[in-house]
Amino acid sequence: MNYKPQEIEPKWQKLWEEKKLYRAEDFSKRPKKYILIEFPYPSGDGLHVGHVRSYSALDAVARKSRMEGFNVLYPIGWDAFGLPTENYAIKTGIHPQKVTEKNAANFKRQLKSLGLSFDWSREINTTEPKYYRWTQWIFLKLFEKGLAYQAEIPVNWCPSCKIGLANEEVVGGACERCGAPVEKKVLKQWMLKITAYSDRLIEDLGKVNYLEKIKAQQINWIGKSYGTEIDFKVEGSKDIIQVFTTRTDTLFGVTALVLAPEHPLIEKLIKPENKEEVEEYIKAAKKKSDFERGQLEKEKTGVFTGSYCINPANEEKVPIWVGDYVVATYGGGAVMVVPAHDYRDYDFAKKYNLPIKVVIRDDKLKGTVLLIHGICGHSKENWFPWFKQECEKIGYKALIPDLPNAENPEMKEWLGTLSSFKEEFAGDLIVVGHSLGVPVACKFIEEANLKVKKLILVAPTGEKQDEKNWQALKKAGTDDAGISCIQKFNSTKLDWGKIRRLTEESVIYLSTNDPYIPLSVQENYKPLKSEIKIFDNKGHFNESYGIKELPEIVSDILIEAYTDYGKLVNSGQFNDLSSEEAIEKITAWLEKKGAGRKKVQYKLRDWVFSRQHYWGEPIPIVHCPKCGVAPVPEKDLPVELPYVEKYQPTGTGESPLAAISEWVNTKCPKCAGPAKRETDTMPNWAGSNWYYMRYCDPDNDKVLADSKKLRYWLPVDWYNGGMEHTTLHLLYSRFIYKFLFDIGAAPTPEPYQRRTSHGIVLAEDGRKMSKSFGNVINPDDIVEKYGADTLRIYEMFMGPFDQTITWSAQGVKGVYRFLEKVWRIVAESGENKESSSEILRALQKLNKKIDEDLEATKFNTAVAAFMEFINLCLAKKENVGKDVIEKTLILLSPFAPHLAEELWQKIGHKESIFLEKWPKYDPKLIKEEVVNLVVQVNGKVRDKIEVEASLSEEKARELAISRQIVQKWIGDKEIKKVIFVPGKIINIVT
RNA sequence: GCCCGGGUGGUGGAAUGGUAGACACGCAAGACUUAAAAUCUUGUAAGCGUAAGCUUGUGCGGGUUCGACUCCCGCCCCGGGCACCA
Repeated sequence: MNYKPQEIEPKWQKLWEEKKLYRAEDFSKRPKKYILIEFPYPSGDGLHVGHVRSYSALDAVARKSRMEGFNVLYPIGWDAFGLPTENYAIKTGIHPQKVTEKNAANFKRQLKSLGLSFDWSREINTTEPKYYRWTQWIFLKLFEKGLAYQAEIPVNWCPSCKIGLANEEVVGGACERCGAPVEKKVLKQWMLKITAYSDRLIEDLGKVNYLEKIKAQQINWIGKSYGTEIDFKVEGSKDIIQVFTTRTDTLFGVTALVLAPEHPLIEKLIKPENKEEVEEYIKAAKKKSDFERGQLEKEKTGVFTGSYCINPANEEKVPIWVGDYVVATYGGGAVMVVPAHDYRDYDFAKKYNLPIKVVIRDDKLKGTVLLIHGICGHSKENWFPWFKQECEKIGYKALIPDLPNAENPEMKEWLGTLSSFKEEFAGDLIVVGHSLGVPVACKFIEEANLKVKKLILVAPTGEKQDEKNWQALKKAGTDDAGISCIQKFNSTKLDWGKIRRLTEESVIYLSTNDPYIPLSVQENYKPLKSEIKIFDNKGHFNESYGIKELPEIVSDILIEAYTDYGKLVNSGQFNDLSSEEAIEKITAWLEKKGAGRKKVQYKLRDWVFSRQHYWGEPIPIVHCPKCGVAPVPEKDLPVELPYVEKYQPTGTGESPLAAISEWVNTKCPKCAGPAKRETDTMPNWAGSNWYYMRYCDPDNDKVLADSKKLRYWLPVDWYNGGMEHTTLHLLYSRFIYKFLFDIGAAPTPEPYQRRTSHGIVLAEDGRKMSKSFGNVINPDDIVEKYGADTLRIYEMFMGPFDQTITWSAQGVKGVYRFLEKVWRIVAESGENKESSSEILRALQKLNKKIDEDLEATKFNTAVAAFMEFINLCLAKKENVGKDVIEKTLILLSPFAPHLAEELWQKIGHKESIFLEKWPKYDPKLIKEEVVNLVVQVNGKVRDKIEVEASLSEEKARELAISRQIVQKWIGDKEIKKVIFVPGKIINIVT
């Protein structure tokens, strides 16, 4: 009989279910293991092969754990509230409850056809009142503790879904669901104070075992930063503007303040003469969505309010501006502008001509600029003096060496003169070379082995050439200078790779068509027609400007914002301190003056918890004209969703529930007077925040879950899910769990002991699987064609678990072939065969490999090891005894449960294979007796000798040297050293 | 820009200091077949060579080491997350 998965799989699925093999037992004496996968959203599209990837891998772990003696909880349920179902219902007129039931039934059928060992007796559904009653209960508790509150806030509004969105649901300025651009709308919203848990959400990551990547993402999202809050007094007023900065060391460099358009003090600050302009600006800014504002990253805009404030450090008058590049919801919505040391401030200052004041100097950079002139020294007369001035303005020292007669230049002579400057540049410097100065500068840097930050090369190009100059260049030996050629003036074939390597940061190459640069630089030197090319340190041509003003570009390059730490200058008594020291000292000084204090800021914001939709948990709140906001008493939970015909969003910012007067109108729980129900519902995160707790006690109608049961099962030992949920779902559910811990409803500080994530499964064409591309793989089809076992193993085998991977129809076939081989081996095995020691050893090795790989989520290599073993068995059929077959089937059972069970019974067993004990490998039996000793000569493999594993170094050495091939490679050289790794390698060094 | 990953045959990938390319796909040749499919056997990094064998080879450039895909320094490229967060 051949392997026919279609026949055997349903048979076993039915039997397993009848025998209740996968029931988790509360309070069992066996050690517990809670294995959790993210419960699916039962969409109309059915199960995705991505679900299967996660479920089959963890199913293998669950099955193995049970056989190892663990009391395993591996549950499943439905995260069924949410937009797609509601949208589908709106389109088709079918009630969302019906849609949910139908979809969940389909998912259930599909999951069951895969033979996953879920404990179906604990199935939950977030849309059932008996479940969401407790979701609402959690909300009441949050409200009671002041962690749920209402606020008038501008929310992200999707004009298409007609719904408010959380920041997390806005992707690239568009609605995560429908892709429509998101707008701003001010609505009264329920908020959850997740920010109260910021620190604990970071700190407690130390208590859990998550992938480092996931921890990093969580920390990143919370975005904790330490800094100083500084008070700027508004001139002629008692008002104070508080700004937050992490760069307190740059305080003396402040040249303006910029407030977000939403800043509360703006009204007061606007001077009559600026009124019109400012108000218009603010109006325009408020219209823009966050995304649109973000889009303007390149150009920062703002307006001056007319008011000034006082820098508490130096009592300087500082203008107050309004700019929409300042984020309103972070650090009080006000920033101090330090153009010299922040690139955004720099852009802003450049645009509005604010002064740029350098207060931090790179202590590594000596700040010297070397100006090397060209053939006739025109640049030396024309623009070097101006350039020198510009450099000195910003604190750089500029040197103009007096090079020998330019009429008849000799490279050697020039270099000789330059070498006397060498000593001046202990640190980094900037070199500017003009025409002949280009190759000279390069050669100088190379020969003197200098550290150069930037190299600015000015070379002539163009049609009208000067033959005399060209000859001079040639005579000077430009090729020697490391520049492949300047064959003609209009050719700029320089070896940029080589030149770039001379510098640390960048090469700036200005080419002009006028070699003499004739204009007087003091009167704003302007090349008539020129081009500037900037080569960054990647060796790439970075940008090309049609140039209007050379000097500005040059000065730009030199004083671009220096954002690193360094040494303080122009900062009064704090001069010469390092940035680190200065931050401490200036903060302390401000604190003493009462003008500043240490402050911690977070990027994390409170969580918008209202949705204006029908298909979600109603928020259990009543609004009473007398008593105000009144929570629904616990005994009245759940507040059930009314079953209605119309659930279209109203589009007014109100939920469809608002239209159902018999539901909305109720009595106030406090005064019994007429009152109205809250009509907003909760976001789809609400139900998935705590579902894993409910699995511990799914039918409890007294409490969320029995505390003894929770104490028995929690925390979750291993939680796997999609990478896309590692910030939002994970962070939110940790927050809710911590809150429940605080009120005594949860037993441990963290819910998930271990968290892993699986990569997405892409379609064979490398795109996301999508109906519209027509590239979706339906698990049903694979099960029908190859069986569930093939699908399960293929998804484990396809690649590293955490990596995105593309589907391969051919790959599925390969796994099927493997299972057929297993079938064949068992079918052809005989009772009386004796297993060879080679096979037994291989089996032990396989045992070890599977144990280790399943624990390390290396499912792909576990399967590969299995294939290897089966190939060996096939090659040595006569050495495979019954003992090996039995153990092999047990080892295979977590991967291919149906096949393993079928064959197990075929070889004469009556009980399920899953009641067997998981075998333990014996490390002693793994050791090879005979090994291939690799013989290297000078680290290169030259020979292999089959030897006993225990061979001594001395004997190995003798043996190795005696070999002919080895002799040949040693020749008559002396053996200097021999490295011996027992049982592995011997390396002879000559 | 910042924070994570990653770069290895025709393809997915394996190897975390010791024989690079396990395992699988694909391809080629052969066997079986009237034929095809399926299956089985053999081969399959590149270059030179009839062969034995030699040389080269894990993004690029250096370094450490008897020995480097693996460790260190610098750079390039790709993927993911965050992003005007001061």
